[in-house]
Amino acid sequence: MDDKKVSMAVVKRLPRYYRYLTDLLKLEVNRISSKELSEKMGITASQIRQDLNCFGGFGQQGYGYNVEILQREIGKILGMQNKFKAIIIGAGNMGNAIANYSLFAERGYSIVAIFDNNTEKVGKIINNLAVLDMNELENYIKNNRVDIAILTVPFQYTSQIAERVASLGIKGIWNFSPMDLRLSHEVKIENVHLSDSLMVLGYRMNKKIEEDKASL
Amino acid sequence: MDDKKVSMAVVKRLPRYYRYLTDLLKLEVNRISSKELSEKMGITASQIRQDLNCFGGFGQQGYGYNVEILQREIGKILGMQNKFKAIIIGAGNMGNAIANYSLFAERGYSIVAIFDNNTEKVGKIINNLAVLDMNELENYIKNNRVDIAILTVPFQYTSQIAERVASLGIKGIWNFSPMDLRLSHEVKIENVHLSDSLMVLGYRMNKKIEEDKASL
DNA sequence: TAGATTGTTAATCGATTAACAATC
DNA sequence: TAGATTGTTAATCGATTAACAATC
Repeated sequence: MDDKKVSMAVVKRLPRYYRYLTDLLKLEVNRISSKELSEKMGITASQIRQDLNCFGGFGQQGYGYNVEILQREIGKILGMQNKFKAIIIGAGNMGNAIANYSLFAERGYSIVAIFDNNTEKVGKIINNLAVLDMNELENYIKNNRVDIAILTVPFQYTSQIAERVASLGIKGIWNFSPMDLRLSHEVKIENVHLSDSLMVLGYRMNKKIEEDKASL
Repeated sequence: MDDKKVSMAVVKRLPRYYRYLTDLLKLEVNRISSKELSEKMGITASQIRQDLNCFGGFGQQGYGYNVEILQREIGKILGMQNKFKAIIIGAGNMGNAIANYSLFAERGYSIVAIFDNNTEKVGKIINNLAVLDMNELENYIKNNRVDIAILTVPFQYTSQIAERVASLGIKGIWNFSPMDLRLSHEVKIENVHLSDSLMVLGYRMNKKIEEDKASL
């Protein structure tokens, strides 16, 4: 596994490769060339070969790539073998949706506990897990492996809870609050900005409206 | 509103600008320079000025930018004045979460109806909206303004439903299925790939683990 | 006016694409 | 072997940063 600096542009494409390769595997395709894959994905073959060669030569001249091997290797690069354990903090609608999303399990992530500070929610069962009280958080993390905290709490609590889980030694935070969470700690953070994505859609729709108007 | 081609890199930053400016407004800051904003956002002042000047000169030499005006202008560029109307298709956990997410309303989007094909869910009230049966879809769209379809349905139904709403004249699709939805139609599509985001987090966590191991 | 900060051009940096020798 | 396709270097393209004249 090479360690020359890999750009974020490349890293962000890896899950997409993983997805397409998984689909191909399901279709029992066991061999693919960068050209064929490029046509399916709508990117250039050159980019695919460039991207993959950041991590090593997974292909074979004259043959292409073995789908199963390539999928497994990309999985490794993405760290799937770690089988990361995640807790959800915030048992609201978004917490519920995440807890019930089976794809994460397919990708090797497991949700091991759900927390909420609302006593009415504590004890409720969500996807086979009883919601735990927030004041059991420290105790739980001390006694169980937890790698990731998924934050689906209201905006105003987010920073404070992020600090709290970071101080408990969590390695990653997946944040659903509409803020750019940043911590001094060595914790990796991914901010999911749902409304940003919706607004980009709005931009593109609006642009089309303006263009249609202009072309009258 | 200029129409020289604006790159996607710039467009994707616009909601983020909007977010920071809204926060500043709430703090009653009414003036900001590109330098101050750059420090808050962790990007260069140069980039901010470059980005904004794709759309026009919103600032004033020697002064900076008026927060309120700039926020409003970016809102316009993002098409917020359209007050887009959206329907949710799929009243499962994710549909529920989206329906209850108040931020979208703050950003000018409104959810006007929710559909599901499960008769047990039909009639259920979600955030003041009764879930409608899927076979009322055509009729509803004929009689009401609908700009966006938010798809929170299982993977296997996604393409088919996308085609269906596209043929009904919808202008945009916000897709939560883990697939790259593409249509021949003139419909704008944004695919939200939650698990891709989680896997990028996994990549970064794994990289840190490898590095820590290596530095022993 | 002097100071500050934009708008914009030019320079740099990085990412994508093209090309082709290596090789299966 | 001949054909195909990779891995990789070089060329191109685009995005970011730096610099500064314009101007509030």
